[in-house]
Amino acid sequence: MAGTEQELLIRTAGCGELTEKDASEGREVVLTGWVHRRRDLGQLIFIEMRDATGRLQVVFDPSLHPDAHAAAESLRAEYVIGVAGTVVMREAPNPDHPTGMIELRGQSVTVHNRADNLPIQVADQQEANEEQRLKHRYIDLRRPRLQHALRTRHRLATAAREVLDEHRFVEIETPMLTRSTPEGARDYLVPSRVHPGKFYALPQSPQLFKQLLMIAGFERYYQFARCFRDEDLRADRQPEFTQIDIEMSFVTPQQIYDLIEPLIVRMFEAIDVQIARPFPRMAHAEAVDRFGIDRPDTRFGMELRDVGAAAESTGFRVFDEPLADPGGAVRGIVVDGAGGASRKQLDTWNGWAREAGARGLLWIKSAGGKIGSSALKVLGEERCRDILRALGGGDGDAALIVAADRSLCNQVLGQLRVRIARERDRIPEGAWNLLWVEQFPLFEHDDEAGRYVAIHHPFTAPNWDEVSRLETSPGDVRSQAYDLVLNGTEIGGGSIRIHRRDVQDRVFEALGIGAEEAEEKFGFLLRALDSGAPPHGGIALGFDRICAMLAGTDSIREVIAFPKTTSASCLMTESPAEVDAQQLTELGLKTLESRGKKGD
RNA sequence: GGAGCCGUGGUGUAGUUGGUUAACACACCGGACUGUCACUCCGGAGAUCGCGGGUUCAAGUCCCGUCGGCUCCGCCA
Repeated sequence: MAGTEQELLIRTAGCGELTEKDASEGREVVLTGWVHRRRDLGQLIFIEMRDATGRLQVVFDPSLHPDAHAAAESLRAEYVIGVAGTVVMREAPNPDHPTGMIELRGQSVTVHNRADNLPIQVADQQEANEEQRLKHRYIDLRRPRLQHALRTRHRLATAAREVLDEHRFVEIETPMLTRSTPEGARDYLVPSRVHPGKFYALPQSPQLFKQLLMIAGFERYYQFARCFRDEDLRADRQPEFTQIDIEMSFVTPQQIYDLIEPLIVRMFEAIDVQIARPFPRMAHAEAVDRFGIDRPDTRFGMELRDVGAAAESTGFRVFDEPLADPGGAVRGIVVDGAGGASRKQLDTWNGWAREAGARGLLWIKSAGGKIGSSALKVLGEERCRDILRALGGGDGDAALIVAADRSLCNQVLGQLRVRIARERDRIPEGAWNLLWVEQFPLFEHDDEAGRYVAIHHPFTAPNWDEVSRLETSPGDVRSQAYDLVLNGTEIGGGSIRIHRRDVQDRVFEALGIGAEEAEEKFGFLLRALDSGAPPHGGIALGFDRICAMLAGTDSIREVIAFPKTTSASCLMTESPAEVDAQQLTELGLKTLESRGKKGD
């Protein structure tokens, strides 16, 4: 039996791999791993040992192996050890544990390394706060939950690669050091030493490169692409994130769906969930009208409706003003079963509506035939009853109404709908609603900038039969873009791209990007379009978000090994950090004194 | 850029209307224990309450500022 430190380094089995068969054979093994827990009974010492394959109980019995038992007395949580021994059936089995029927009878043990009293307790179900977890990420990652999350991520990546490979896609890497592009998010910049005063930008996505790969004739490309955006962060946004970036030549949106749907289905299979195909589709306009948002959560009802005739000629200014405005509306949702909602409850909802941008929320409730409303005096009982009915509600229900610009109504009610559904537990467990949203407008008007901006990006193709309207009514042109939505979260988006120079020129023109600027910023793309560019299109899937959802967590930080905080810092490496003056000089850079230092 | 919540031994929390020895659990140290499995039992050490300022006879507790974490709005083609 092995006994030296060197011998106890060479493992012959994994903790989670051993079975009752090994026990019945009395197999002798060497295990390496961490002390997960210890239970010292004085004579008998039990150690739960953990490695990447799982956990196994090791027992040290002084009457059998006194030296090993003596050595085991010094073991503490998270010590790294090697143990040699015999796999045996337990005297007192524990069916709650995967390896609970067997144990290792420790014959010799060595400590490969000790561990301090750690800031995060691996074996404890009690969670450290996120600041501690991020600072000591290498310990946090030992915890079963994060081990599981990252292993799930790997399985999903593998599933996607398999499907793409089966469809003859080629994985091609594109540059991380590229040039800054106008439009879109803020870039992360990298100064050039060789070209003082000039900067690379880290890619917000490999958009242009993948189009160029189509022009280069690869026809089917994919990449697990790291993307960088210097914008404010959220639970589902990190400054660097991963997209499954896909592009195909000679395709219609239908062909993209026909590829992506099986890919998504296969990813779900990796977590043992069956998903039905084809995924439903919805026009952007319908999504906004029914759900108030372009990424509707279709797992529950409470859809938005216009109050319609019931709101007309009431003499109520709150209604009359929006209705007199061509862009205004009076819209509402019905919370069924909320007819008896308390004043406090309604105030809470009103507060949410205000947070979402509304000036106020009007409510009508009906319980036992008795009407209550924040506008009862102005509207009267009959009118209130009409409005409730117009929104699809009846006795026992409550209607929540917003009168404002149509887009603000949608925004407020769309947010309210989701928040109330969560509050009232209206979202079914275990439902996975996938949905294609299509027929987006090509542009939307940016009132601040006083011009049109691309809703998707400037390379998105308009519907080919609407190209003629690019100059006359750009706001009405629809694009060949599509988003993939899962339970109200956008998990992917793409489009058919513009492959003809003349169309691209006209889109740039509509966006207020002049020929000169287009040439300077995108000259390489324009020339490429003139070199025999095939019709092409693709999609980018938000891999972190997909992983988070399928791993059952709300935050993508849980599926990223080393994530950053909401202020884009890494608490472990303490980046970003200041650099030597010499480095700056070499790069031709100088920092502004006035910006002040943080962290003092 | 804005709003909200949070910051107390190594870790997670408690700490009523400001009142004198800052409590509990886990981890840690010592002791007891031969079948535990979140082992149990006994004992011990360990925090001046993120930082700075203010109010007060008195501040973990109230006020202001600041730093950090989280959530949301704006932003993110």
